[in-house]
Order: sequence, then C-alpha cells, then structure tokens
Amino acid sequence: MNKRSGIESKKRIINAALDVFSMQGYAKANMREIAKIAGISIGGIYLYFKNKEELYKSLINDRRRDLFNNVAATSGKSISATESLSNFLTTYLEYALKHKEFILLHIREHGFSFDIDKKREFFRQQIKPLEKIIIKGIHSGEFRKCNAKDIAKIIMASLRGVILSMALDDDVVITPKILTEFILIGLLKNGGEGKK
Amino acid sequence: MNKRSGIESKKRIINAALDVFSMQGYAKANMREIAKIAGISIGGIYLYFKNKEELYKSLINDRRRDLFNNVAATSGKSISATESLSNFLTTYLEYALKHKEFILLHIREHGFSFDIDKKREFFRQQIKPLEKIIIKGIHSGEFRKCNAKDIAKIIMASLRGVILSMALDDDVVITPKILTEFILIGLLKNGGEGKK
DNA sequence: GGTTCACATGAACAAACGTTCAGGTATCGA
DNA sequence: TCGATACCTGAACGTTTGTTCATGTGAACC
Repeated sequence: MNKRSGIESKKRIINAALDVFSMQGYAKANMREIAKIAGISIGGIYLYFKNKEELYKSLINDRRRDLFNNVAATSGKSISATESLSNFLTTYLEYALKHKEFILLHIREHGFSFDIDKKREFFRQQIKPLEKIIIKGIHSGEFRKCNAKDIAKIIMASLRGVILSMALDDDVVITPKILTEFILIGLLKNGGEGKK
Repeated sequence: MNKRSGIESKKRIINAALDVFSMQGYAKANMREIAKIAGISIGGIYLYFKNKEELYKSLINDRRRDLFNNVAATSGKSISATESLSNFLTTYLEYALKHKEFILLHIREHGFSFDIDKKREFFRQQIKPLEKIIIKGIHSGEFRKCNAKDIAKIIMASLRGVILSMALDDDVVITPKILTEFILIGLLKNGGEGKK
C-alpha cells in the first residue's frame, strides 16, 4: 500500500466507519469491513482508535458538535419568533438531509448503547433554544398562550419523527416550508378561536 | 425443570425475546439470554422457532397485527373529522405506551434488517386512514384546504417522533389531548387566516 | 550507509455467537 | 410394565468477531 499521512488515514477510517455504522448499526458493524472500505488493514485502525467503542464515540461526538454549531449559527439573527422558528426547523431538516447516515445512526442507537447521559444532555440542549423561541413568540403576541415547555417537546419530537421518516423512506419528502406552516397554523379552518 | 405445555413455553420464549430484542436490538440480542429469561434451554428455543430470524419475524408480525386491529377497531365510529383524528392519535399513543418494547424494536430495526417490503407496506397502510380523515375534514369544512397526502405524512411522522421520544425518554410525556390540540390549532394566535 | 521515525500489515488468539444433536425425562394410555 | 409421545437438555461444532503483536516498509535526517 501507498504511504499516507496519519491525518488522511484517520479521516478515511472515520468516513468508512460512519458508512458502516449507519448502515448496519453498532453491533453488526464489523471492523474488517470498515478497514476494507477505508483502504487500510485491520491493525491499521487500532493505530488511530483504541477500539470499536472509541471509534464510534469519536464519530458521534464530532457530528454532534457539528450540528450544534450549525443551529447556533442561525439563531439569534432573526427578528420575529415566527422567523426564528422557521430558521430552526429549516436548519435541522437541511442538516438531516445532508447527513442521513449520522441521523440514522443517532436514532438507532439512542438510549441503548453507552454514553446515555451525554445523549440526554444533547437532546435537552436541543430543546432549550426552541423553548426560548416559543416564549418570545408568546410575549410578542405572535403565538397563542400555551405551555412553552410542552409545546417545545412536541415540536422537537415531531421534528425528530419527520427527520427519521425522511431518512428511512426516500419517498417521504417534507419541506421546511410546509412543515413550518403546519406547525404554525395547524389543521382547523378557523384556527380554533373557540379554545382558550 | 418442570414439564410445561408447548404453548406456554412458546409464549414464554416470545415474551423473553421481545424483552431482549427491544433492549439490545436484533444483532446484539443473543439466544442464550432469551433462553435464560424464558426459563428454557437454548436447544428448547429451536423446538418452537427455526432460528433467530424466524423468532424475530414472528414477534414483529404478531404485534403489527395487534396494533392494526386496535386502530381499525376505533375508526369509523366517530362523526366529525376532528373526533376521528383525536381517536386516531389517542389509539396510537396509548398502544405505544403499553408496548414500549415493540415500538423501540420496530423503529430501531426499521429499514435495516430483513422484510423491508413488509415494513414499507405496514407504514403505508398506517397513513391511509389518516389521509381519509383529513379529506373528510376538508370536505366537511372542519379543516382548512390543504394537500391531504402531505399533511398525513407530516402528522404520521410527527406521531412517530412523539412515540419515539416517549419510548426513549421517560420524562417526555405528551398526552393525546395536548398533541391533538396542537395539531389542530397550531401555534399562531390568529390561526394564520392571512394564508391561503 | 545507517538510524530513526511514522505508518502499515495480516496471521494468530480468545471470546462469543447461532445452531445441532444425541440423549434424557415426565406423562399417559394400554 | 411397556412403549409412545411430547417436551427438554447442554456439550459440542463451526463461524465470526474484536483485538494484539511481531514484523515490514518508506522517507527523512545524520
């Protein structure tokens, strides 16, 4: 084999691992296949990662940070709560479409494998900005009065479901626009003004 | 060991398998553990199921039929589309809470393991009644004009996400009532009457 | 040329897995 | 008591897996 830089080899391994882990799940994924796809020998992987678990964790943490930065980058800019919400949803959906493999992996393995605490923390941090947007919207009079915490949970859960469905089924396409609209105005014709 | 009826043994195996599969996922689940929990020997399992895959499939198919019957039982009764929708959501949420293990298993393994076609068919059949409800609501004037297919997809995806979140996080509790309300009236204060 | 260093290899090992099978046991009708 | 039947056992087998390690190779410096 050609001589390569350590950095390049590591990158190759990470990419291959992301492929294999997301296609097969952690348990079924096998180091030999990752090595093959990365164009390196089995032993080679262990030069860069202590073991399978470390490889997996490293992967997940990288991507999490990435997603988090993406969301942070688009928040705080917009003026109205409606706009903020739209941006929030759009950022997530677009990121998810770009990184299907990561999404699949993350949802598949969430709550089962190691590092559960980190995962819960991650999700909690995802909800926080959403809750803020809703509170802002209520205060500004854009949104109806509601329990911001509950609604944030519902929206986050729905978003997860939408992303999951799109990642799983190629023929499920839900645009940020139509999702935002649905979340904003609901189904009823008269906007449910009879309710509190 | 005590002598048991074949039927009882089979039941024990199915229950144990559901536990183990949903906790560990298909790949990591191991026959010896299932046997232990079921209170039978490894060899014993193979008296009732050809192999691991058949055991898994049998499990999944049983539960799917069960859920399907549940949904079918509560549809068609109600009068207004709003009521129908509420029933639909409630049935799913309640079933999901009762059978967390199955839900976890189903979502975890969807699109990855064998029998993918059956799974897609299952999801398509889930969406159909929902779409009908929406069309009914539009015709009756209860719901705003919208693309019923798209909205059905969004609602189904959201429902999946809500169920997933509740199954994964014990502290995420979303009642059918609050979910229904949210889907019906959305977030905006004025119901978005400016939109088409 | 010799030495050092970073990078790479894949046979070998131990553990864990799904599955098989030769045999064992309780129950019951004859 | 004697099969016959239904139910059950777990050692054994072959395979696959994660991981290790003795060994190899090319480039850079002296």
